[in-house]
Amino acid sequence: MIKLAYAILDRQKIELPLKKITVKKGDILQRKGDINTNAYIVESGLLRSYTIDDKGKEHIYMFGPENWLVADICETNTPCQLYIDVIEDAVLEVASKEELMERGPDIDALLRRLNTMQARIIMLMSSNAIDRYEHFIQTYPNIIQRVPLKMIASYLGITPEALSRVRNELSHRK
Amino acid sequence: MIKLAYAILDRQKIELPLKKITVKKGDILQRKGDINTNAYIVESGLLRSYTIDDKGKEHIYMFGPENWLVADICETNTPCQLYIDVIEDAVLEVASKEELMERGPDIDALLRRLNTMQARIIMLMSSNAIDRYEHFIQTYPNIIQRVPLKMIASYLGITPEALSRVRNELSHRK
DNA sequence: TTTTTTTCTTGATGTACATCAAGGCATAGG
DNA sequence: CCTATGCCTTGATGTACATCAAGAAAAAAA
Repeated sequence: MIKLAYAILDRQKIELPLKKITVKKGDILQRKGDINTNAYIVESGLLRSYTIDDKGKEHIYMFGPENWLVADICETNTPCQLYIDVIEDAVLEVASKEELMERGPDIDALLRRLNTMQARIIMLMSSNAIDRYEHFIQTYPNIIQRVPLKMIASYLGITPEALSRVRNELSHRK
Repeated sequence: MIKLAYAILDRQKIELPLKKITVKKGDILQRKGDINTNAYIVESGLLRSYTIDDKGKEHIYMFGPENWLVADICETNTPCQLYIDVIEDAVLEVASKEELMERGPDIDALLRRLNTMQARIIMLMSSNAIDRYEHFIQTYPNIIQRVPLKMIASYLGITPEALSRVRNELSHRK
């Protein structure tokens, strides 16, 4: 049975204090293949989740800024699919997925997450590099200044070189 | 507030009878831009949901075979993003999204849906045409015989010509 | 049945983006 | 401080897939 998903946290639903940890840039919180991993609520700082494909290439699945809940969607006792690491020094609340489920999931947050993913799938299928970048800067204006360009490229599914040229192109248009 | 999402139906949760309709191949149930659209539970037959981009090209977002719940994820009183039409003559149960929410959403189904979408995003970012096709035939073995190849291509984010060549390639490998 | 429409395939050509390589700036660590 | 490492850019070249076009086969319509 699937236990938990990425979801935006609804702060009002928290009742019990969770274990709190401080992590540093570069720390790896979860590796692909780990089982029964935790969920992390980002209080400050920035996380990312990503996969590494057979050619060793990273693909960023999502960024986790303040107030996001970062966790892998995987079944109990089966290996997870994602790596999670720390982009900016962060303070996190840690909970097992079971603990979070006991508090009752936030349906609205789940639906919002589904909506985001739907938009991303449509974008990946139909947009070129320029449109993807423009969509990204509209959707995540405050992430752009905080992560290296190559991570944005990875999120968009293009190479850093291609993104560099896209930005060049866009600035010349003005 | 977001009201509903695609979700696999848990038959056991149904308590009240819903309005039932019969639709024919080619019927269009929902157009992009419609507001306050219904949700459809597929009893028999096959639906699909898709977008049409600025160049007039279709991108299939999901297929809706038996026992699937097909609905757009959109907010109340805002235009939806997807078209929904009928691929095989179908019998559907129709409900407003509010009606379905009142019965209580199926959390497990929502999480399963998130998991599917996560896998699709990763696939779209990291896989070539051949890997996408192989992933599709493993995940949806019984859809393949029921829809034209060009729709599978549309779901995979490639052209029918490219998919034709992929199949050629795969059959020659054996 | 015949006719029309759709589907699938195959070939020729085009193109967006990837890959490879190198140089200039930063920033961090010793 | 100097050196190393990572980040961004730019150019040259490669390639996977798109696009365009045409024909055969199958399905639907008449």
